[in-house]
Amino acid sequence: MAAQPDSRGSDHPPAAARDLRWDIIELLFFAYRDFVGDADQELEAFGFGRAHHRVIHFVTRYPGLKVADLLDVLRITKQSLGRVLKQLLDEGYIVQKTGNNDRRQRLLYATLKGEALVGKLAGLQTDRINRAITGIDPAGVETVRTFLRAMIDRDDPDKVLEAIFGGRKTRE
Amino acid sequence: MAAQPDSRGSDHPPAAARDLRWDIIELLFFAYRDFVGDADQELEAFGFGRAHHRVIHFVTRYPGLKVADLLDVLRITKQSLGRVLKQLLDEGYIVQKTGNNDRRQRLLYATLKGEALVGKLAGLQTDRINRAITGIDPAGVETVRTFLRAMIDRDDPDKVLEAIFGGRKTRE
DNA sequence: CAAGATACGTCAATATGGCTGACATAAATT
DNA sequence: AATTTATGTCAGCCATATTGACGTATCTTG
Repeated sequence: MAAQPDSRGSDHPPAAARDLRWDIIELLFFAYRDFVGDADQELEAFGFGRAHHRVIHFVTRYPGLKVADLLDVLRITKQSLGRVLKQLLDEGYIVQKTGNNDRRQRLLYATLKGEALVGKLAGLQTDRINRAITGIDPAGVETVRTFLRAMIDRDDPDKVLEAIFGGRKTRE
Repeated sequence: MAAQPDSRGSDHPPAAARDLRWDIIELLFFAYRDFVGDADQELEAFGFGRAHHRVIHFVTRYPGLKVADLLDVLRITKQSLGRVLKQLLDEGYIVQKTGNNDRRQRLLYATLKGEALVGKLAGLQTDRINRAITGIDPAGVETVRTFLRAMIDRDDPDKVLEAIFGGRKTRE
């Protein structure tokens, strides 16, 4: 009675019969679903959503990020960012400073209040990660990092990705 | 000039100073961003969004899934599912069959058309996964699976998760 | 059998977080 | 001086999620 994968497989072969990585596809779905879910309850208490989390997270982690950089990282439009960013500014989680070299730029910095929120949320996610790597040796954890890094598009890296990958561009 | 992680770390220590797994947190964000992005362009050609993808994917993979099961897996309300499911039914990607034991149930099955779409999308994601595990030996790939499985909540597994984890419940 | 619970569908209203397009301002560049 | 760039903002639209209420068919139970 319980639904099983591929129970009709023989009479309805999939269009392209090459080996598909169903297991990893679904593990990624569930792992990410629960991973981001950790923060949701906490965010709700602050009246924020996942969009706020993404913004305040990257601003905290990469102080002095420009608005344009943030747009690259989050892959959203400035209009979408605008509403969320304005709330975080108004409520004192983020401050703007005019760029020294280029006074058009608004460099973004998290306040202590912002850092505290990000730290709390990162703590929840870190707990999950630590639970997950229990029993995996350091080499195995490095394999997981290698896998995740290799899952990321490198053809047009933004500023944050350059930092993560060591500041070297893929093509050049 | 480039923003660097923790450049203000010394004068503003985070609230909880325990080791946070910033690297894995961000790798998961970028990896999932690009992973789900693979399907977006293809979906647009069909006039569908990510919500449609999730539904047709799990219906294809677990034929005979009940509506209630799908709600558990996707963690959305029946009202949200309703519109998306109706479109997939109307356009012939999914069919419903009345349950044999319980005639209130509407068991969901993908049509050939639905399977073809899911196969195409899974192919794109499989390509990315195959690229990512190039150079990782079979033991390493199994480590990646182990990690992803351990990232998933097991306290209240739905039907699909039970299938993925071998049909055994955590508590009982 | 009657009553209640369950599975599903649907209507209505609302919120979040994306989008496009247009336009404004200040500051840098040419 | 003219143009480009970085940012902000107004207005409206779309996709996807929510809660609450209600209807109907069907199964379960007293």
